[in-house]
Amino acid sequence: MWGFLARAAESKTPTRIQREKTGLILKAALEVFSTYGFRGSTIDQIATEAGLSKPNLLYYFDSKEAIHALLLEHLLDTWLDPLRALDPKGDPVSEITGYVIRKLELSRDYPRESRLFANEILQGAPRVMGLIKGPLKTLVDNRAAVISDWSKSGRIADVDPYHLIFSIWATTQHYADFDSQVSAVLGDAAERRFEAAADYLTTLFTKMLLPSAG
Amino acid sequence: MWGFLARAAESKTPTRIQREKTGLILKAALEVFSTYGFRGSTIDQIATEAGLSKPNLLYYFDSKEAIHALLLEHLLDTWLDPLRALDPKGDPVSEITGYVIRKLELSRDYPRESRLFANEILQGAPRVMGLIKGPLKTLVDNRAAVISDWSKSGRIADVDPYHLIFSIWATTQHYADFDSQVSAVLGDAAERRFEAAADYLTTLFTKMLLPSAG
Amino acid sequence: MWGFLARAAESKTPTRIQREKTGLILKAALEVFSTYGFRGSTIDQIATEAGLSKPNLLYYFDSKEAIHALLLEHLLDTWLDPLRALDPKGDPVSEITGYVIRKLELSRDYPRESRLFANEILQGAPRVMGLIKGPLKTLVDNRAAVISDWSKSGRIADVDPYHLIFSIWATTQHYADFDSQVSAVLGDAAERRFEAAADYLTTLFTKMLLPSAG
Amino acid sequence: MWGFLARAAESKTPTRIQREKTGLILKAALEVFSTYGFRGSTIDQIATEAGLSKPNLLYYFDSKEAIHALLLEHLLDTWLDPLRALDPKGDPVSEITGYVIRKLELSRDYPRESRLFANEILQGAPRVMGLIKGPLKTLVDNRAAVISDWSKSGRIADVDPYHLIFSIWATTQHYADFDSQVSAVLGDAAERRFEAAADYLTTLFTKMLLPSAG
DNA sequence: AATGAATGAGTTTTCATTCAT
DNA sequence: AATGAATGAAAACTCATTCAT
Repeated sequence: MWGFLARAAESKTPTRIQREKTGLILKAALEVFSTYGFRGSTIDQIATEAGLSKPNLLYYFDSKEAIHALLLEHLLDTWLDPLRALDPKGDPVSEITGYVIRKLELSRDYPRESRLFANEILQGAPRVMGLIKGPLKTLVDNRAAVISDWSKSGRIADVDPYHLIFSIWATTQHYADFDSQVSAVLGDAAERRFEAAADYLTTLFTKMLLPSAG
Repeated sequence: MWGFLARAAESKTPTRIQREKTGLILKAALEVFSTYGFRGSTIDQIATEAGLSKPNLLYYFDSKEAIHALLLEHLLDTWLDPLRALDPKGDPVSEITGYVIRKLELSRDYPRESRLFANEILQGAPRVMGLIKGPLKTLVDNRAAVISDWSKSGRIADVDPYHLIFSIWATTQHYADFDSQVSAVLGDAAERRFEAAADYLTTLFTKMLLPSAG
Repeated sequence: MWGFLARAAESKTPTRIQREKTGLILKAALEVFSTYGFRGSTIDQIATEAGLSKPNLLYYFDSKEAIHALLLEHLLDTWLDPLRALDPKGDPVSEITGYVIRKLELSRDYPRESRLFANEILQGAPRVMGLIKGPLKTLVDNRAAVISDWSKSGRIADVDPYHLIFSIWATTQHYADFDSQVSAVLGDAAERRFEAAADYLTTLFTKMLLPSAG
Repeated sequence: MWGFLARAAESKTPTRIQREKTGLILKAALEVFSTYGFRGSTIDQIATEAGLSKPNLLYYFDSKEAIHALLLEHLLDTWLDPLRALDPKGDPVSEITGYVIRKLELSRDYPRESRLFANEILQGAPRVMGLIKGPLKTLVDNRAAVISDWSKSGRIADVDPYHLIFSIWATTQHYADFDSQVSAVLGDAAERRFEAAADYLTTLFTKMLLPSAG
C-alpha cells in the first residue's frame, strides 16, 4: 500500500510522520493540480500549499508525476464506487436515480477530484488511458448489460445504456467541473444549486426511464 | 477588430498577409491549447504548427496570453450562437431539441473549441469570468425567461430553465470534452457515437419537456 | 555535417556565427570535460569558459550529453588516423616506429583529447562502446593482420600484434594522460620529456621488432 | 591511524564494529569511485553498496572527500610496493621483468585501485600531488639511480631509467585502466589477455634491457 | 516582415550534509 | 550507533520574450 513512497519502499511500515506528510502532500497536490492542471502546477506551489520545502516534498515522492499518478489512481476507485453500487436486484428507476444523486453528491463534496479527472480526460487521458480501457470499461460494460436487461424486460423504457451513463456522468459532474460558470450564471441562486440540480436531474432521469404506459 | 494585433496600431487596415498569418496562428494555437492547456503549451509548438518562426509569431501577437485571449473571445460568440437562435415564437419542444442537436453538432465539428473552453472553465475561468458574468449570463437569463414562459403557459412541462440549459450543455459538450473516454468505453461503437447521442438526447429532452397529459 | 546543432537542423548552411560559437563551445567543452570528466563538469563551467551564457550555449547544443558525444565522435577519427596511415607496403620497422612517433606527437599536441578519451574508457566506455566494438576493432583487426604478415614473413620478430598495439597506445598516451605525474616525477627534466620519450620509445620498439639474427 | 574517523577523536582505540564498518565503507567506495569518478559518485551509492544508511556512513567519515582521500592514501602504498621490492643486488633483467609481472598482477587483481588512481592523475592529481612530488618521486628517483648504475656498469643496455619506469607503468596499468577497450578489441581472446600480456611484456622489456653483444 | 541570436526567470530534480531522536 | 527527516545549494534544462539585423 505504501509502495508509491520514495522512501517507504525501504521500510515495511510507514511511520506516523510519513503518513501525515504523505497525506498533506496529496491534499495539497489535489488542490493545486485540480486548479492549474498538471503542467500548470509546480512542485513549489504544492510544497508551499503543504507547508513543506521543495526537497522535503521530494523526499516523500520521487517526482511530480508520481504524485499525480497516485492521485489519479486513488481517484478512479472513488469515482466508480457509486456505479459499482448499482444493484441488479433493486428497483431499476430508484437504482439509477440513486446513482445520479450519489454522483451529484460526489460533485458537491469532492469537486477537486472531479476536476482533476476532467483535466486528465480533456487532454486525451495520456496518463490514465490504461485504466479507462481496462477497469473502467469493464465496469461500464457490466452495468450497461444490467440496464439493458431492465430495458428488455420492460421494467424501464428502451434506452441506450451507454449514452444513459454518459449523460449521468455529464450532468452530475458538470456541477463540479463547470462550477465557476454555473455559479456565475445562477448568481444568488447558486447557493441552492445542488438541491435544485438534485430535483431537476431526478425528474429528468425518472421521465426518461419510466416505461411508457400501454 | 484588429486591435489585438501588435503592429496593427501602425496601420488601420490589415494587409492580406496579416490576415493570412493571423489566421494560421489562431488555427495552430487552437490545436495546441486545446490539447495541452494554456500552461502546457509553448509558443514554439504553436509556431511550428503554424509554420512560422517563434519571433515571427510574436510579431503578429504581443504574447502567448494575447493569442489565448483572442481565441476565447472568438469562441464564446460561436458557442452561444445556437442559444441565440432559440426562437421564442417557435414550437417549444422542437426549438429545444433543435438546440440540443445544434450543440451536439458543434461538439462533433469543433471539439477543439469545446475543449479550449472547458479547460478555461475548469480552471475557474480566470480569463473569461468577465464574459461569463456579462454577455453569457445576460443571454442565458433571457432564454431562461423564454423557457419559463413556455412552462407557465403549459406548452412544456414545468422545469427549472437554468438547470435545463446546464444539462443540455453538459450532455452535448461531453461528446467533445470527454471524447477520449467516450470513445474508449464504446469501443467499436464509437464510430456512430454522434448519431446514437443525437437519438438518445432527443428522446431524453423530449420526454423531459412533454407537458404531462391531463 | 551540422546535424548535431540544436538549431542548425532547421537551416541547411550554418551561419558564420553558428560556426564560430559552435567552435568556441567545443573548445571550451574539451578543456572542461578533459579535466573534470563528464559528470564532474557543469554546463556553467563550459559556458563561462566559452564566454557565453548557459541558455545561449544550450541554444547551440541540445544538451550536455550532445556536446560530449560530438567531441568523442570527432576525437576517435583523429585518434585512429595514425593507425590508418600504417602502410602495408612500407618498411615494417619504420612504419611502426613512425606510428609510435605520430601517436606521441598527438599526446604532445592534443593532450586534452587524449584525456577525454581516457576518461571515457576508464569508466567502462559507456558512451563509446559502440564505436570501439565497431570501427575501432575493425581497424585494429585489419592492422593486426598486416603486422602478423610481417612477422610470418620474417621481416619483423614474432610478436603478438594486438599486444604490440596496446603497448604503443599505452606508452604514448601515458605522456598525455598521466602528464601531471610524469612532469612531477621528472622535475626539471620534464621540459624535454617528449624528446626523451621519442628516443626511448623508438629504441624500445625497434629492439622489440628487429628480427633475431640467424 | 584512525585520525580520519569522525568520531575517533572521542576514543583512542577503534572498536571492532568501527573497524568492520570502516572497512565495508572503503570497499564500497572503491567500487563506486573507480567506476564513476569522484564527482560522478554519490554518497547514496556508496552507502547502498556498503549496506548502510547515508547518515550512518557519515557517522564514520566526515565527508565524501574524506573517504576518497583515505582510499588514495592507502592506495599509493600498495601501488609502490613492487617498485620498493626492486632489489639492487638482484639480477637486473630478472628484477625488472619481475617488477613488470608484479605490476601486471596488480592490474589483474586490483583493477579498481588502478582506475581510481588513474582517474585522479588524469584530472591533474588535485588531491595527491603532494604524495607524488614527495614519497613517490623520492622512491622513483632512488630506483632510477639503481637502474642507472646497472646501465653504467654494462649489466643492462643503456636506457633512460625514468622513461623505462613510465613505460612499465603505462603498459601494465593499461590492462586495468583501459580494460573495457582491451577486452572489446580482443573479443574471445580477451579471456587470456593477462597471460598473453605477461609473455609479450616480458619479451618487450627483456629485449630492451639485454646488453648489446660485443 | 522575418529570423538568428540571446537571456532572465523559472522548473524539476539531485545531493552532500545536518538535525533530532 | 543508527536512522528518518529535512534542507540549501547546485545543476540541467525550458520558455516567453527581446534584440539586432
